[in-house]
Amino acid sequence: MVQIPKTPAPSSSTPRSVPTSADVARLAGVSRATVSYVLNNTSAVRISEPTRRRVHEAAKELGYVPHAAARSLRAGHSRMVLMPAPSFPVGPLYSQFISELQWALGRLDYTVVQYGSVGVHGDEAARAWAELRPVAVLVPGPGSLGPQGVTVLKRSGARAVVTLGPDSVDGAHALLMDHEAVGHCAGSHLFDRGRRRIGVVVPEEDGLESFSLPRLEGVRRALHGTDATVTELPLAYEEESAARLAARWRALDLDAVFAYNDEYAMLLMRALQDGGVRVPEDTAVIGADDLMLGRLLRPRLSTVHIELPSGRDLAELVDRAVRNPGAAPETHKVLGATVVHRDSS
Amino acid sequence: MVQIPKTPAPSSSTPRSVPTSADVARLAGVSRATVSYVLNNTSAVRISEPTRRRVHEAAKELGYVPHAAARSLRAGHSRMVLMPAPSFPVGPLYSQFISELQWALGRLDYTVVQYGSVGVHGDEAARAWAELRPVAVLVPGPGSLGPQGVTVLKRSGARAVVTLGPDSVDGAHALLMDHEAVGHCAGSHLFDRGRRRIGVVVPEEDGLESFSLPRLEGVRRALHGTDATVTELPLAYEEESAARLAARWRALDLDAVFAYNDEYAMLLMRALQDGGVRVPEDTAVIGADDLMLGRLLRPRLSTVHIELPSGRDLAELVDRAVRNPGAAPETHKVLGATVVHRDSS
DNA sequence: TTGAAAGCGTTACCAA
DNA sequence: TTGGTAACGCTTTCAA
Repeated sequence: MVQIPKTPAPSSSTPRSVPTSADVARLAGVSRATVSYVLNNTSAVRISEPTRRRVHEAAKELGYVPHAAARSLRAGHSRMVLMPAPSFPVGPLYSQFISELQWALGRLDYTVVQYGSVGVHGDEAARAWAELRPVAVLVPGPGSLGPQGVTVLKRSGARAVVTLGPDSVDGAHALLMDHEAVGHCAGSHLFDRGRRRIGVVVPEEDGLESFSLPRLEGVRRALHGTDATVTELPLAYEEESAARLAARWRALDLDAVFAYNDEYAMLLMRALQDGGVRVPEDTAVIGADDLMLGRLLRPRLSTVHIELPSGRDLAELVDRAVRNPGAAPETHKVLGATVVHRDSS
Repeated sequence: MVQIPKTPAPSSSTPRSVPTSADVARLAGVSRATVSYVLNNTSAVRISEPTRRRVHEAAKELGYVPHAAARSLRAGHSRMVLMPAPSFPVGPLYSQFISELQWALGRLDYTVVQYGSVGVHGDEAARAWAELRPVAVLVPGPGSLGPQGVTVLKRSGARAVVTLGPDSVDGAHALLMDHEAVGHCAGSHLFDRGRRRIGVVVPEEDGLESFSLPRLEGVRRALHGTDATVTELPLAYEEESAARLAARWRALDLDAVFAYNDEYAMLLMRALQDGGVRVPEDTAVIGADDLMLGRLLRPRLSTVHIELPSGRDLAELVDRAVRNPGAAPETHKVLGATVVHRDSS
């Protein structure tokens, strides 16, 4: 562990207080109102050019920065879009999605803020978010929000609450990321390739159930009414766990496995190969997420390509909802899943 | 692309305004002051039990949530720690670090907020952050902040500004993540293993220069004064790019390569093997980041394990700095780099 | 063209 | 034990 040494530290220097618009006004020799007019380019009022310059100069000299809280308090609203920061490690897909979304909302003049609510849950979290009076709340992932929470947020002025995950919540717009579709895709693919005894990896790591269980369910649904069987395979993201699973592979008597995602798939495929199981001859393997790295294995890893909604579309949904808060909550299925067939299946 | 259809949407229902402490007071039949006392458990004042209950009930009935902006305006300070959200895709290391940091700061009663400043740069960004009057600002990555920015932030009341990246900035605390050390580590290792013609992969992707260049420099430094040569190898994170590089491998006449990180290393190693280059016999390969997936390749990928500071330590640094804003900025090197020797080098 | 003043939601001081 | 009131920094209406 990298330690940061603790220093007792000497003592302070400039506790000079932060400049307000009143300070700027004083320095420029005008009233606070004038300062506000100048700095906000208020078009309803015309201020003489010399005055403008004096104000600007004063502001720069003092290093004046307006106080967002005071402003939004006065205005009665803000343009803050709040997202709880995800508490689980996110992949490149999601990272990029967030980035894109922030950019798109920024273009619509919203400010995106990810709120770190680690260790705070349910309605308590919703309350904490509501204290910031965001104009919209965007909740990724499952479970962190109930109908209660939606009510709290709306009561406190949130004009749009959007969930982005496996379930939809009463009163909130929902972008349904239906992970069953991923499993369904994988299941159908394996079935079509003639596989009948199908294993489904379920990660043992916490926080992933809300993705893994629907994916498993999707496989079940795809195979329902056929002669194929589905076997649940708990697996931790460690080599030993994979080795243990591989060791009892013959006994399991499976001819295919959907491994939750590409990372677990790579882990398991390696363990299988090390254990003498031929892929895809003895067992077909398919992952999900379409990571670049999956293409590097031999055989190349088949996968389910997942498409998230574009940040732009989501930003537009948010904007629409904010402008028309009374509208009935929309629910959209927004998870595109398509098989990318390579060599492992 | 997953499209979200656009709905014209019906019209509003309950534009009921958000309840304030005055509403609670009215409903409970007490003054606003009393409400404040009760809800904040003010110990200096004793409120009768029946009154407390009435207040609590009124608050619950109205769904009252205090207004953070008003509170911090009144208080003159907040406990918000602001971090600009990273604009580049982050790996699991960094994700986990953020998570840990949020948790640790949460325990110290700070609120962590990641501010999405996509497309806003330099001092403009600093101004935007300053508007929120955070008590501390934590800037990851390089370049997004200059000494000007630090001044703006401090003037606007930030009691601690901490950078977390390759360079340190005047006036701010710095957690120096010295990526040269990573390169140095890798370079020394390869040299010790008898390699003398060493390639260093430099990703072509934008936004990575501030990591890749120091890593390259570190290799140079490790090899300085020896008979070893260093060759810079631009590489995009795509199979074709890797294939192209592999195609001219013999011509390059290298006996080792440090591939920036494990992902690029895996990409390149595969391309080399496909091109008939034996690893490690003809060319040794080493990556960095110690990803699990590197262990799955054959040969197992050697890597530089990188250790970030613990979130707890950083949280403590922030807390210390906030409590003692006058203290001289601390600068710590906080990047632990150690070689994990496996089979590819 | 500029200034005075009210008010946004809280909290803390001082009276009652 | 409780209530009135001022103040935080800003914007905006109204008046000069």
